[in-house]
Amino acid sequence: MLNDRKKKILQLIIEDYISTAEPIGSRAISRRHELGLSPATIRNEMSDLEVMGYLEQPHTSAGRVPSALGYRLYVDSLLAPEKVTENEEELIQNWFQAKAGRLDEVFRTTAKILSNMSRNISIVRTQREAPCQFKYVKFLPLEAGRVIMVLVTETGITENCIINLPEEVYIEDMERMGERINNKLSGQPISAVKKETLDEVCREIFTGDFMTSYLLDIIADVQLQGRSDKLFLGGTAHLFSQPEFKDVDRVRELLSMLEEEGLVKDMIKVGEESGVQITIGSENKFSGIQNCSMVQATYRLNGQIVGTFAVLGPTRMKYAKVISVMDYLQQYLQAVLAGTQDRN
Amino acid sequence: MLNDRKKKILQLIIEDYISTAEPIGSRAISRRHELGLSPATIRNEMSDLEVMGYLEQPHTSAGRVPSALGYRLYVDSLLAPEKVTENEEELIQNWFQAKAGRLDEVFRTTAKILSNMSRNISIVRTQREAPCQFKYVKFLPLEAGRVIMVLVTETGITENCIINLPEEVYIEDMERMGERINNKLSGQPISAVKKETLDEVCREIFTGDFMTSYLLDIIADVQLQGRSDKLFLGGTAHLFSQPEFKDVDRVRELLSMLEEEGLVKDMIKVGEESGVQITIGSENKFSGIQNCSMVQATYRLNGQIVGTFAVLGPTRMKYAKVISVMDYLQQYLQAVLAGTQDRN
DNA sequence: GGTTAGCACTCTGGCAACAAGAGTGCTAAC
DNA sequence: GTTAGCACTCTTGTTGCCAGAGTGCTAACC
Repeated sequence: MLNDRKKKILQLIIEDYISTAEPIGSRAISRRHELGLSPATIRNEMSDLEVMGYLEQPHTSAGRVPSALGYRLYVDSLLAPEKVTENEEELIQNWFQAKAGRLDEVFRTTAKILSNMSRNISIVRTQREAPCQFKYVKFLPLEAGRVIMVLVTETGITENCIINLPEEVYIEDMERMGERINNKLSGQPISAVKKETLDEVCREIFTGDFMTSYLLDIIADVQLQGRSDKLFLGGTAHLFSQPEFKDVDRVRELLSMLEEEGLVKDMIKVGEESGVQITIGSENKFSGIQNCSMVQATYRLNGQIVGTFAVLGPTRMKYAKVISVMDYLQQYLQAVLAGTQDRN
Repeated sequence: MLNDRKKKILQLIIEDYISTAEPIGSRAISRRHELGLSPATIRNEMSDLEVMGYLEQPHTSAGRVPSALGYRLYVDSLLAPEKVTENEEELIQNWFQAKAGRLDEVFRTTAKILSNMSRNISIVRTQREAPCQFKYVKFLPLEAGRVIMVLVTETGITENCIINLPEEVYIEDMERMGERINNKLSGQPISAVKKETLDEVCREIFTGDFMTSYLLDIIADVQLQGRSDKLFLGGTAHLFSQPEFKDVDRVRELLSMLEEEGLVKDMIKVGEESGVQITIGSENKFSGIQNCSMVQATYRLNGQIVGTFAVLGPTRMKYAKVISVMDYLQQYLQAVLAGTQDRN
């Protein structure tokens, strides 16, 4: 469909445009690159490329800029793969070094690295949906009138809270009740635990049901812990270095969009496929970012989805660079997370 | 020092400037307000106020704008106190309604409310520095080869982790060791727990010291939990509606500053005094925000510092409004937090 | 037939000149 | 002490103009 020369010219235009942010003219191409072609020839080819939809002209007698279709072709088949340099690898490792341990910090750092290296906005969404089963509750002494209740699931998620005991209730009573609860619920999916069941068990031992609200709270916590869905943003300040955002209104629009967690989460959908996925300009479903591109990858550990991270920026984006960083991070996170997955 | 008429004029200028963002001229004042004074008279007074340092002139033949000193006088003695309307109260309560429970969510919501109502950037910093003492560790069964270690402090902070047991080590061994550790450490400040002590105890029972790294990790977690220090930001998008930030570079400068958690935390220092504190323009120590004002209040619960929240915006800020919202939030949070303080 | 030089045409961006508007400061009169 | 009048200053928006860059087309060239 496109002969090699057209492809080459398209590639050069896109790459030049990515680095200069100015419409590219035929003369600039012939001057900057040793193609052995005169501006006139290149002009003809560019004209063809425009008709085919790969290029666009902001106005007559300006150079041309890539269209979404042009970028698409570029990322799909023209782009020269890059690799992160050793320097950058070292940098990344240093960044993580201090942060290993706390999962939250790891993701926060990931967002930071991603935005710093891509000079764009980064979004990291962590997701886990671990169906979990009740294993047991246990009561630990704290002081007179107060005990700690610990709930453990089959998978080892642990959550606790402090319970203020009513008069005349002692830890021994609680232990007795714990046993009853455990008998009744052990092995059940935690989402199936009902208030009524708990009330019932509770009343068998105490007059009243003061326990159940504590238990329900803690169960909610467990579910929350199992179903983490957080968002980390980074690099919003990079927007301003991009000429496409010299218009304040566009920055505002984008930033207020990014403040809506729900919206952002919708944008960062879990990809079915593995590997890096790219959405360019109007390919985006969300109106606020139709002149942006998004590069995203979903990250899995042992087959389970852990999260998705993305770089969001103008369509004029250093795709090769971003992809290389994403790839590297994906590998690197594999190692980092494998080491910390037991903890939360 | 300032007669009543000067004060009145200064107040009107400041209030007009706050709402219009344009330098205020003598004619505008005499036209908009029924002072019974001609522009010329007002002009003379304004000239005086400028000499005294309360007003500034962007250039000859523009109107005048308040100086930092002018704002200072205004907030200290001219400002007419506002109260949040019932409508707003209801709004705030609705916002919190859904969020009660999780402390993090409460603060996140606080930031959101603060920025939405003040139409400025809000910063919420939570701080707690609870010195805590070791109480005991306890081991709970999970599955063959894995147990849960729970650490409890005197104040009831609880933290846990999963331990992968080496071959030939069983939960009974761990319980034995727990006892030894508890004997040795119970009542000690958690910060005084040393690696050497743990290694020693561990070696008395096991060959090797596989336990200590787990324990140290968990102790670090406890300390982290006791010394929470988080930051919630909101409303950065509001910047763009402010004419003083129509210059992209200033927005960039401010936003990249806000991305530095450390810096922001330095800015949001815990106030000694209670009540709302205001820092205006050049009174700020940080160079990036010297044309901004910050209104902040430190929030305490039972005498203990819980956090500080702040509104950051251009010196031309609706101080009365911001102060009223802060005051109300402070009261309201008292109630919300008192209800959730047991949990984390 | 593909490639290239030449040329007329078009559009943007920057610059200078200009007028309108707003505000001040000063003086003199009330 | 207050006010009207007036000259002066500074900003802002508009207009017109020119240079620069790029295109499209035609005709010549290999």
